[in-house]
Amino acid sequence: MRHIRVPGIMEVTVSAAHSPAGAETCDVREALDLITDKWSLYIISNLGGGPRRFNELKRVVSGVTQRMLTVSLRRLERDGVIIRTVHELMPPRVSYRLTPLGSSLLQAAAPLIAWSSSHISDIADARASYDRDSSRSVDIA
Amino acid sequence: MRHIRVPGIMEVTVSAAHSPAGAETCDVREALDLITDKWSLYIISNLGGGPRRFNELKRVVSGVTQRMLTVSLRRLERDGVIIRTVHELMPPRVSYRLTPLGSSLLQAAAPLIAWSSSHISDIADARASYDRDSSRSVDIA
DNA sequence: CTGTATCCGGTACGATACTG
DNA sequence: CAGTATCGTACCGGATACAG
Repeated sequence: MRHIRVPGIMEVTVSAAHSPAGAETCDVREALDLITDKWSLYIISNLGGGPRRFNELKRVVSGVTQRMLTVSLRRLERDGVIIRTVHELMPPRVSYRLTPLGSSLLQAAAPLIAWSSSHISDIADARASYDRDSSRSVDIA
Repeated sequence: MRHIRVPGIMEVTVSAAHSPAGAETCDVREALDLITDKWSLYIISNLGGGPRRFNELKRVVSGVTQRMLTVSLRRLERDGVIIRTVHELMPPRVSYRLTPLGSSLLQAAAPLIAWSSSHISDIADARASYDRDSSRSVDIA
């Protein structure tokens, strides 16, 4: 494994040790940006069940527009996460599937996805609580 | 655990079973949006090592502006992920720490963070390769 | 030290129309 | 079916100045 540049970011995986060094340039963002857009995580998770065609994805990734699906798929392809395969048929048929890199990404993202789905109500409650008290009730030490 | 609305999104955690149902409204996004902004994940990961003060975070989260740090912290506080504590001192001292919910989020995100840092070069290679061949060499079945 | 207020630009995203 | 092209906009995030 490569050396990590961002202090604190690896504390998670190793332990809770305090990182003494100052922050330098941040390489990790390059990879993290991969999934900090609106659709990538949903597309990837849907490809986890096997190859999908364009319109299959369009149907199952609720709310995505044709344009954004195309843009997202192109980007994921460029990043080596998915493979685009054109079947020479009429009507045209294009399928997308995860690369090994993509599969490993999906596995890594799975806990976060699971967390999200199981803590939706916690977050909603926290927001409601925050907005209700919105004004005072700050935590004073 | 609650029932999941987005087909495919849970295929990951359970198995690779194909989901038959169509897509409905997407609740998971609500929670996932928590970390699809530019700074939250970095802030949270830095708070994994214990409470931090405002300027500590500002130093260690490289590149963040004062404004965005404030905005991000407020949002995370509203979502119940962190707690803001004001110490009545002069000069003022404010510290931030993870809530139990925040800790669980960090744990869930840890694999993804680790994946990102260990696959930076893979992604860079894929991009270089994609850009080099940019024009044909499509995958024909 | 820990913020808030204001301005402002880039771009992510959506809507719509058109194409091989 | 699987896209492209074009246009419009909301908003994220940076820069800067100011404040308790």
